[in-house]
Amino acid sequence: MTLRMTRQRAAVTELLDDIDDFRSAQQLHELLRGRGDAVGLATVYRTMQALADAGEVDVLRSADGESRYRRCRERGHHHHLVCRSCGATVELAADVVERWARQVGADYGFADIDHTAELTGICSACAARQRSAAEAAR
Amino acid sequence: MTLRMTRQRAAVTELLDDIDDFRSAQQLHELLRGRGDAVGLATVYRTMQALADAGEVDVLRSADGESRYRRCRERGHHHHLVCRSCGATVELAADVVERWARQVGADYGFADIDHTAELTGICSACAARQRSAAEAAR
DNA sequence: CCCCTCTTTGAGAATGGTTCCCATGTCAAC
DNA sequence: GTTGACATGGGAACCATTCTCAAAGAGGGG
Ligand SMILES: [Zn+2]
Ligand SMILES: [Zn+2]
Ligand SMILES: [Zn+2]
Ligand SMILES: [Zn+2]
Repeated sequence: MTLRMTRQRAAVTELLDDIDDFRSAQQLHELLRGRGDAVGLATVYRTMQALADAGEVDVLRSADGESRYRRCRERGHHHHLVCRSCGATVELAADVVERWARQVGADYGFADIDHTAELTGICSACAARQRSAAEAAR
Repeated sequence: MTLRMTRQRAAVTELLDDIDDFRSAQQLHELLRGRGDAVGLATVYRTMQALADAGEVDVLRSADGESRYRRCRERGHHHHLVCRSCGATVELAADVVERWARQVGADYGFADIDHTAELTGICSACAARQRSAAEAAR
């Protein structure tokens, strides 16, 4: 029952301190290897799953079906706005959405409502980069 | 470029007429086989992908990573409320969410905002069924 | 410190949904 | 009909994730 502190788990949580985007288990595995903290891929998967179950990381499924993980500042429930180009991520409190979910559940007689709501877009830095690239090609 | 009408594509679109829940490609394949309309699994995948690209079906990824498809009444953009127990589905117009997405995009300087927002819950029929099952076990 | 026990690890195999390959079938334009 | 581009399907390939199980190691009680 006691979660033991191992070199591997320490390496993963340290890595998460230095990362601000959603990353897949495979990317984390590669990053760990790059730092010299070799950790088995299966262990990365297990650790991220445990952290997700404990609510310490958020999980997002990318379009290609990969799970990506991120340790957010906000521990409680929230949503995300992610740049499709560079991955920059903003954490969002969204009372409007919480109210909408509850209201819709009540309207249709559904109990135990759960919801997901995620935004993607192009951040201003990436938009600027794209504009100047387009100009250079002119 | 021209989409040809084949026996297989006809069988799939006919099947979709008779279904009101989100179903996986494999489930659709099995259902077609059950009707006597044998269609290759690869073809079901290709057809659903094409229909999704054309906006004729909506795609939802279940928790276990399977893509599930549904031909909705509403052709345009909308969201869903799905029963986790029986799969019953309600289509939702959600202006609140659309406004929220636009507003957040503007607030953080993100362009080309896209969003997903899906609700799950237990429909009243399933809730009643669960209540009487719990009572019988008492 | 040293055991002893029980958790954790990791390499490779297994799984399972989805896509690819390509020889063969078939729509539809002329 | 003839023809050629498009579609089909069975099985192999792909790939993220999970499983297996023997070996390593955390950590509490002596
Ligand atoms: Zn960006
Ligand atoms: Zn929320
Ligand atoms: Zn239900
Ligand atoms: Zn919407």
